[in-house]
Amino acid sequence: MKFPSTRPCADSNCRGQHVPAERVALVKSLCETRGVQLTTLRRHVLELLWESGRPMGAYELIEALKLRYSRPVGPPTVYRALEFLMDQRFVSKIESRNAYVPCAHPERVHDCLFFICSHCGVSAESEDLRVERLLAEDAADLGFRVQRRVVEVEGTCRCCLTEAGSESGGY
Amino acid sequence: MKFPSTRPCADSNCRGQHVPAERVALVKSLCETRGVQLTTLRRHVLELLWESGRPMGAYELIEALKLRYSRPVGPPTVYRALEFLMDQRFVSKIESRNAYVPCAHPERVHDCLFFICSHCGVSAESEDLRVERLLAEDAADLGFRVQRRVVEVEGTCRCCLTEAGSESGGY
DNA sequence: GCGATAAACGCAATGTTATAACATTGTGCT
DNA sequence: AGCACAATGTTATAACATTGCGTTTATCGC
Repeated sequence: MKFPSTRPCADSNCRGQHVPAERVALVKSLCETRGVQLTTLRRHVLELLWESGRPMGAYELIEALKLRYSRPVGPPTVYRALEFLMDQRFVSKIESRNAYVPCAHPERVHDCLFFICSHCGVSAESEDLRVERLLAEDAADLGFRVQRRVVEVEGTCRCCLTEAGSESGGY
Repeated sequence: MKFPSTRPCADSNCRGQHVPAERVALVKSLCETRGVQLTTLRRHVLELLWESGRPMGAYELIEALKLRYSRPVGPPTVYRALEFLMDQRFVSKIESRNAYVPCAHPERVHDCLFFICSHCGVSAESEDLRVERLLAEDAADLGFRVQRRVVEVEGTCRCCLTEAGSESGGY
């Protein structure tokens, strides 16, 4: 398996490429500002998520950590690291896949919108304030107080549509 | 536990109350039209979902079936019934809860939008074509072909906000 | 530096959700 | 009967997640 060094960003305000190391550095500085610890374990988990380029399951992370961390870690350890990263909004969970992805823009607080390719497994993070606004409106009509939004669109990404049954097929 | 005989409908086009038996009858006729079988097991699963009034997990259904079905059923059996009901759009899965709910309007094909109360566990099904349209637009920008949408809003419902720390607290 | 305190981690066990693989039953058709 | 097919039953296990408890490591006030 190949780990691409940059990730496309589908955010409507940022169509650039993110370098994992750079994003991790940003998270590090955010942790300092917030007075929380980005421990070695937590950093490794975040790096793995950035480098893999697609949603990873908790047990997949455990396997990957074996190869790169001082010693094997158990499920609770990884889940605690993920909990921390999610609390800090550095990582999101893709509910429809039981998998985790790094947040492209940890510096901004917003609700993520995911496009997940059922063919290659890659997820693209986006943001659409209009969707957030409509959901807030619908919630208000119901007298409902919103705490968290899960918006996940499953389908086929551009790459897989283009390849459409040709050679390699990606991962 | 009490099984209410009607369920509120949060659908923006239908604020009425649904009677479970009536909804099940509708599903039955749809099955006949479609040439698929609503077997006893499948019907029981659907009825339980309608009667409980909130999302139920697969294993919760297994327990409930013990009390009402001829004999105990195993996980694969229930999952197969759920698969059938989801394929036919009679039931939806709430991904953020690993739970299942009956679709309020099986006669119409649309994407569901769920408001789930983290306090009482009740989920309200809604529908917002504007949200669907925006997501379709965002997908088009990415060259992404949509297959399925998961939109789940977690928070506190009107009832629980009103009760706000008073007596019974519901289920 | 040193002790108190809390945060983070390791570990074993267990709980929860979902599926694979294979056997059986029932029904309609020839 | 013999066959095809859909649905269900059975056993086992995979995949995902948490609890409880004891140990280690950071951080802070002195």
